[in-house]
Parts: sequence; C-alpha cells; structure tokens
Amino acid sequence: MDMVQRQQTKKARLSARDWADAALAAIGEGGGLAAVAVEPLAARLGATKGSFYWHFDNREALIEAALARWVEADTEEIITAVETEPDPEKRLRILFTEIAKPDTADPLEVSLLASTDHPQVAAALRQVTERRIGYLAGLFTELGFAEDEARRRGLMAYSFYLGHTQLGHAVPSSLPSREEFPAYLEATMDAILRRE
Amino acid sequence: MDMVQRQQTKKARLSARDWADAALAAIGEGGGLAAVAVEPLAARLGATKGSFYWHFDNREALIEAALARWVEADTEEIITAVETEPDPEKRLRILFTEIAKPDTADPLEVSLLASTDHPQVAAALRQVTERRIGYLAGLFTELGFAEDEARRRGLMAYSFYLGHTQLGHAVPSSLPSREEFPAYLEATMDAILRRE
DNA sequence: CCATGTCCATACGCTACCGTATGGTTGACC
DNA sequence: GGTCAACCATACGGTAGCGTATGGACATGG
Repeated sequence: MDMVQRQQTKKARLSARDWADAALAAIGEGGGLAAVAVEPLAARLGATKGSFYWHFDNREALIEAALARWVEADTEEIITAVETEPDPEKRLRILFTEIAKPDTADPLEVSLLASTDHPQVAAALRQVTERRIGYLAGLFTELGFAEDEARRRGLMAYSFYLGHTQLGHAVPSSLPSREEFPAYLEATMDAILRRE
Repeated sequence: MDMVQRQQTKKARLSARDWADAALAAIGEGGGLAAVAVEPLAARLGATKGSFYWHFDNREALIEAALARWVEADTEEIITAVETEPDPEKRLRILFTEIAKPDTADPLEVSLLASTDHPQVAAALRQVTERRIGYLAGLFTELGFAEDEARRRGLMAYSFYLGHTQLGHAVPSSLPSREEFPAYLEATMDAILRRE
C-alpha cells in the first residue's frame, strides 16, 4: 500500500527544467518573485535542497533559468500559432479575442511586471515587450499604416492589452460580463483600427 | 557635537501616520508589499520596533493603515483637481496628459497591482479602480455617449492608462520619445473619443 | 517633586529561508 | 558485481524579520 502510493508519486530524478518550471508555476500562483524559494519549491517537488543545489549554484541562477524559459515559450508560441492566419486584420482579431477574453489574465506576467526592481526580470520584460510591440506594429504596417502610425497603434493596442489583463487580475468585476464582452471587444477593435 | 547631530536628526516622537507614510514610501521604492517590514522601517525612521508595536498591533495593521491612507489621498486628489475645468473633453485631455506623460508612472500603484493575493490590497484596488472607471464613464456620458457605450469607453481609457503606466515602469524605452509623445497622445485620444 | 500615562529602546525567542558539508543511493558500463 | 559519476537527503550554521517582555525616559498635572 505504501508502495502503491510511492509509485503514484513516482519521484523520478529531477532535471534543471523541472525546477525552472516549478519556479514559474510558483510565481504565477502568487507571491511573485518571492515565491521562488528553494525550500518550499523542494517540498512541492517532493525533494530537498540537496537536489536543488546540485542543479543550480544558487537561487539567482534558478530565477535566471526560469525567466529564460518564460521568454522562450510564452511569446513566440502565441505568435507562431497566430501566424497561420493570412489576413492581418483577422490575426489581430484572433490575438485580441484569445488573449483578452475573460479569465485569461496570466498571473505570471502580472507578477513579473511588478518585479522590475530585479534586473533579470527587467531584462526579460524588455525582450518580451519589444518583441510583442514590434509584432503588433508589423501587423499595422501590413494593414497599410505608415511606419510611425503603425508603431503608435501597436503601442496603443499593447497598452490596452496590458491594462486589460491587469484589470482582469486585480479587479475582474470591473470588466464587461461575458455577454457584454463581444460588443466591448468590437468597440475596442474599431477604435484601434479606425482610419481617420 | 553629539548634541548638535542629535538636534539635526531631531527625533520627534512618531505618530501612526508617520509609520503609514513610511510604509507607502517603502512600497513605492521597490520590493512591493514585502518592503513593509517593521525593522527596516524602524531603522529608516530612526526608531526601533519598540515604537512601532506601541502604535500598531502588528505588521498587518500597518498595511491596512497605509492602504487606507493611499485610497483616501491618491484618487480623490486628482479628481477634485481636475474638476475645476468645466469642459468634459478638456478634463479628459488634462487627465491623460498629466497622468500618462513620460516618467510619471507611480511605482506604488504598480506594486499594489501585483499584490492582489493580499486581501487588503485587493480591496483597496477594487475601491480605487471602480471609482476611477466610474468617473471616466461619467465623463463620457457628459460627452453625450449612451450609458453602456460610456462605460465601455471609460473602461477602454482606463485599461489604456493602466497598460501605459506599466510600460512606463517596466520598459520605458518602448514608449514614444518626448517629441513623439504629443502625436501619440493625440492619436490615442482620437481613438477613444471617436464617434462612429 | 513625584506619580502617572505616554512613548520608546533593548533584549529575547521563534520561524523561514539561504547556502554548505558530507555521506548515502542509484544506475550505467566494464 | 564492482566502480564511478550523477543525483539526492540530512544536518548544520547564518541571517532577516516577527512579535513579546520589560524597563526606562519624558512630560504633565496634582
């Protein structure tokens, strides 16, 4: 009986990636960067610090690894997924509906945005943010906007998205209900896409 | 000589408000809610825990007091200030230019937005957010928009503002330069104020 | 001038976490 | 089936912060 449980909780040896993923998960579940604490993570993984300090030099190294993983996975994934759609306006629409719809706010990102004092976090955010805004700006140029106007619109769109997720995370009651949501989204898209 | 220094660092007895203000300052300077730590704050105030635990029951009570102070001061101040202007569109313009202009991001607010896991913080944010969005929606009704359209626009405007401050705090390099800024602001206002 | 309430410093124990030291398992390969 | 390296547990010392206990300092009114 003990063996059965043991088998379920099958503790395979851990990889550095396992630790990084656990760290990201912990950040997302609240507590922010402070949640990246070796001993709690070890407990969560059913291991001890002994394992951790074999894979990493210290806590800082774990943070760095986790952030690298986040930068890699999070943004590019979405972009390549949306790239299947040829029409740029539809791509924008997909992005907005998929990303801004209710209960989609990613707490991980919100937490990271608040940890700017940490240099590694700041660097990661710079990367991701520039990439996303750049991509959005690209969409608007595809839509026929001039260079700088496209950049403005991309920035507007991204700012709106950021604020939206913040609201969804902090004060979800302030956002439109599920029924009102399509109209809200439509109005927003119109505002951002309008030409003169 | 010792007495002279003593006089400069004039340590008047501390009030509960002093502690609350120090707490808010600490949050704003980075570290977020975690920066509300009794012993560091004591050091900063040139006092010891002895003082603190006379004025407050515990750390939680300090957080509550600080948040109450923030809710009170931060939002109403701006609103009443802007209320001197009669024209609602100009009021909106003032709000945006004053609040969204470069290097104005309030780190305090950003930090609080990231500490939603703390119930007191969540409550404070609810209050402030609802108040602000409500005020913005009121502006749009004054501008002649229908009830729900006004709410939508208020929400759009506030989301944009939130995202903008986030960017200003986390990746300031992504925002328009000081020269480009007026054009950017104009474009944004146009987008939000546009009628059909 | 001394007594009382207000305000604060010092010293203490407690917990959570970091990082190190050291020895024990486990599996692959000879 | 023994050996070596990869992997991990346990035990330790160190630090930062919370909260408590206790004894002043200091002013004010009696």
